[in-house]
Amino acid sequence: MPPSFDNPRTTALAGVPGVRTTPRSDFLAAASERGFIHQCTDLDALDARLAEGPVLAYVGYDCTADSLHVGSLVSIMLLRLFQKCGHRPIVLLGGGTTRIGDPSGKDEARRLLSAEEIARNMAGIRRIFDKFIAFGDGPADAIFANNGDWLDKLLYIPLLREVGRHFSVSRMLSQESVRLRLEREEPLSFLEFNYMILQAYDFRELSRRLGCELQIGGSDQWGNIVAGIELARKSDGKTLYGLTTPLITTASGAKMGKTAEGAVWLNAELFSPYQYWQFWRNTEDGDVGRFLRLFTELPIAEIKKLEALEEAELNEAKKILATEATALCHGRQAAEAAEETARSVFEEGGSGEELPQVLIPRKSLARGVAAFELFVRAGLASSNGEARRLIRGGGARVNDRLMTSETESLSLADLDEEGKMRLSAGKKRHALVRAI
RNA sequence: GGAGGGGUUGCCGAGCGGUCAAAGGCAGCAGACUGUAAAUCUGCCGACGGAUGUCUUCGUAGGUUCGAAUCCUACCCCCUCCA
Repeated sequence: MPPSFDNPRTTALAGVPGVRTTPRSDFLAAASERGFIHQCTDLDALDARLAEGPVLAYVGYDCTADSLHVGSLVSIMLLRLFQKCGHRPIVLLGGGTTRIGDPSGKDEARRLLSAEEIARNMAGIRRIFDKFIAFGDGPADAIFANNGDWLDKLLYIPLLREVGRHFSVSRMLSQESVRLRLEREEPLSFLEFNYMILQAYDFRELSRRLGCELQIGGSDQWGNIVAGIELARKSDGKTLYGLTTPLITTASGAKMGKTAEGAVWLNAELFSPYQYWQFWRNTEDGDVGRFLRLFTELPIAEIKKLEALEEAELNEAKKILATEATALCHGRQAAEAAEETARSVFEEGGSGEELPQVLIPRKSLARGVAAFELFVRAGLASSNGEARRLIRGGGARVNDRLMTSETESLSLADLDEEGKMRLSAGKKRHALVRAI
C-alpha cells in the first residue's frame, strides 16, 4: 500500500522511542544522530536507496528577502551533511514560486513581489550557499536551479489537464497550511492555494530533469513535499522520498532567530559576524547540545562533553558554539575576530574592533551632539524617542558612565585617547563612535 | 448577485460621540537578580532636541458635529450563509 496522502508512513528512528530501524546509510545515521530528522515518507526505503549509491536531493528556498535567516540554516546544514556523505544537493531557488507565495505557516498572504525584487533577492540568497556547499560540475558538486525556468512557461489549460487532474481538492483543503488558514477565517486566495501544486510540479520536474529523488524541507513543508511525491507516482510511476527537519524553537518555546536587531540574517551586510557570534553566544542553556549538533560539525563525542558542563561552565560551550557556527557562515577568521571582540568587551570591559561603528564629523562633535541622537546613529535605538526612553530608564552608558539626563550632549571631551567613545544600551549592545 | 458579520497602534484583542495615542495579553527594550542563560519582579513600549505641547495613527475617500476609532455616504478588502 502506498503511503497515504494525509498520514504517510513515518518510520521511527534509532534513538527515538519506538525504535524500528538503525539507519545503514551514513547520511541518515548522521542526520538522525544530530537531530535533523522530523518526518520521512519512508525511512527504510530511503535508507536502503542511500546505501546503494549517490542520490540527488533538493531543498527549495523562496526569494522573499535578499538574505536567508537562521530559520533556513537547519536545512542548509542538512544539505551540507548530505554532500559530505557523498550525495549531490540541489539548491532550488524559487524564482517562479516566489511570485505566488507559500501559505504554509502564515496567517496572511505576503505582499506580491516584483520581478526585479525577486531577482535581487535571489542574487543575495545565492551568495549564502557558496559558504556552506560546494557547487560545480563534478559528480558530488551541488547544483543551483531556478524554478522560474519551467514554471514561468507553464500554460494554464495544459497544466490543468496534465497536472490538475492528479490533485483532489478535498485533499488539498485538508492540508494543514490550507486548513489552518480556513479555520482561522483568514483569507486564502486561489493564487496561494495553487502554491502546493507548483511545488509538487517542481519536485517532479527535478526528478525528470536531473534524477532528483529526495526533497528536504522544514516540517511546515510536509504537505507540499508529499504532494510532489504523489504527483510523480501517479504521472511517472516513480518513487520519490521526502524528509523534513524539525522546527527549531528555543528551550523556552520561542521561535528561534529574533533578536533586538531583528531577524538573524546569514548575510554579513545585514547582520555582522560579531552580531551573529553574539546570537549564538546567548543561546539558552537547554539548547546548547541541540544547537551544537545542528549548527556545528563537532564530533558527537565532543558535543556530549560540552553539553554536560554545568551552570556557568556551560558558557564555555556557548562560546565554542558561537565560534564554530560563525566560522561556517562567515569564515574562521571573522569568527575568531568576533570572539576576541566579545572577550574584550565582556571580560575586560574594553571595546573591540568588531563592534558596530559610526563615524561622526569632528566639527559636529565639537559643537556637541545630543546623546540620544548618537544612540540612534549608532543603531542602538530606532528612534530618538526610543533612545530617550533608554536613557531615562537607566540603560544607557557612555564609556561605562551611566547617562542620567536624556538631554545630555556628547562632545570631543567624551572621546578617549584613541579618538573613540563607546555607547552601550544595556549590558550587551555596544557601539563605537569615532570622530572623523 | 442577495443577506449577515468584519477590517483598531509589530501580533492577538477591547473600545463603539468627548476623560482615546486608544484596556488587556503576547512580542520587544531597559532595570533588579544572575552566568552575556532561563525563570521571576519592576519600568518603558507612535513620532517630534526637554513640554499639563505639536504632529501622525483605528481599511480608503468624503461628510455630520464645537469634537469621530466611535455617527452618515461611497468605495476597497475579508469571512459566513443563500443563489
